[in-house]
Amino acid sequence: MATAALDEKTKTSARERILSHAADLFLIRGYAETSVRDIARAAGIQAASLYYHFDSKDELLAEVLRLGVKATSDGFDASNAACDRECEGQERLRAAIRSHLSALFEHGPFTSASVSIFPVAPDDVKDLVVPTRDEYEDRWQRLFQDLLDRKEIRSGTDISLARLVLLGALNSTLEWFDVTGERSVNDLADSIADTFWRGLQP
Amino acid sequence: MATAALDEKTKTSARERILSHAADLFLIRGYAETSVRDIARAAGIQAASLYYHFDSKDELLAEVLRLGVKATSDGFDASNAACDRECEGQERLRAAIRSHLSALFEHGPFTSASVSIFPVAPDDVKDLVVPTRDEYEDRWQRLFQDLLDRKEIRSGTDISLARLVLLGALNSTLEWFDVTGERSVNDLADSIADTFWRGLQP
DNA sequence: TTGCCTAACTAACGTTCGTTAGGTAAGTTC
DNA sequence: GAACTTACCTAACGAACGTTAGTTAGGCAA
Repeated sequence: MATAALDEKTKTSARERILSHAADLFLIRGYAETSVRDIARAAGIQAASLYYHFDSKDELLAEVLRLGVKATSDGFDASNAACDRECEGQERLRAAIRSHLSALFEHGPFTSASVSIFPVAPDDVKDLVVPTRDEYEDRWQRLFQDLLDRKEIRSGTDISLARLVLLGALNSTLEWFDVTGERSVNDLADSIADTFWRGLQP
Repeated sequence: MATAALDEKTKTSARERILSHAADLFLIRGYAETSVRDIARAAGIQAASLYYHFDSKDELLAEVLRLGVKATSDGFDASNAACDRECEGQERLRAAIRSHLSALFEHGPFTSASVSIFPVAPDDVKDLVVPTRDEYEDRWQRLFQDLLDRKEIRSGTDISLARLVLLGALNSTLEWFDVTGERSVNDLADSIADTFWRGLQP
């Protein structure tokens, strides 16, 4: 057995290795395009051994997605706690955007996989993840509702639409933002927040 | 053979039937999850016969994606011709947004498949589609540049960022907008245009 | 010491996959 | 009417797939 694999095997539990390599591969290559043998090889075990930890490939995917959404959700809470009610509207929005993008680009493959793989996941898997996902969307919805109640965003705003449009825009950054480039994630977040806050009108 | 299949076979050429059913299935179930046998069955031919019209499954996907982007692009041109330089900035932006959403929801499965499948397509296929895709993005870029030159959007706007964020938001509507619901596509387009134009600030 | 649990292994199952080979019937061209 | 092309067909190939069965080595408890 290769030394690298041996080293890795001793670092973390097999279950964790399976999960993180699965998230990695699902993200890079897609779910159907990744075989359980690929995942097992990356984790340094045999394909069959994977079934000791997970009942099926679908269940493994569901767990990857749940962990990703959960991590994103926790990041939102932490950021919201740091910049809470004493902040003004623009600040709170920016903080939330920062936390979402930070989750996507700075918290490993789980969060990004949960965004990019969820839309193409089998329906059974989606059903397993939807409750966790709804919890996260509720946080955004409550943020917008609170801003609206305090008249810190324009009255009459369709906040459900605004939330969906904003999250769609944020998630799409996965397709084009280069995290190794010059622009930092925080800078990106601020620019997007500014775009949404002030709009395009002169 | 079933009558329905016979009827369908006489309507259009086999190549067209293969393409449109492939787009449909790729969109609903994903690329890897759709087999060439599924496509062939939907088109009313044998799986092997598909290879008379296309060299490989990948090439079929590439053609589906190209057709989708091309249709979206043509829609943009038509809309831009109808509401050209004599319109003011907000109008032109709204028209472009309308044409993009109309392509996604009202022009068959090609356009929507080209948006939702492209990100998870094999790299070889992406390479085949990128030129067509770049052409379309250029149209948006030129629109923004023109608006900026005419000072019809705020000076200092990062128009590349604005374009990416806006297109990301528009494409994400595929994941949540219900085209059979109460709200019309045009109404959705106007609301999104308004959100981007005026921003969230009070 | 015996017996159980954990976490892995090897081997294989049946199915499905994309693709190819080779044939055939119906038109089209010379 | 012979040669060629078009548009399909049936049959099958080898590879890869998710999954299961059965086994084994090590650790811990009684």
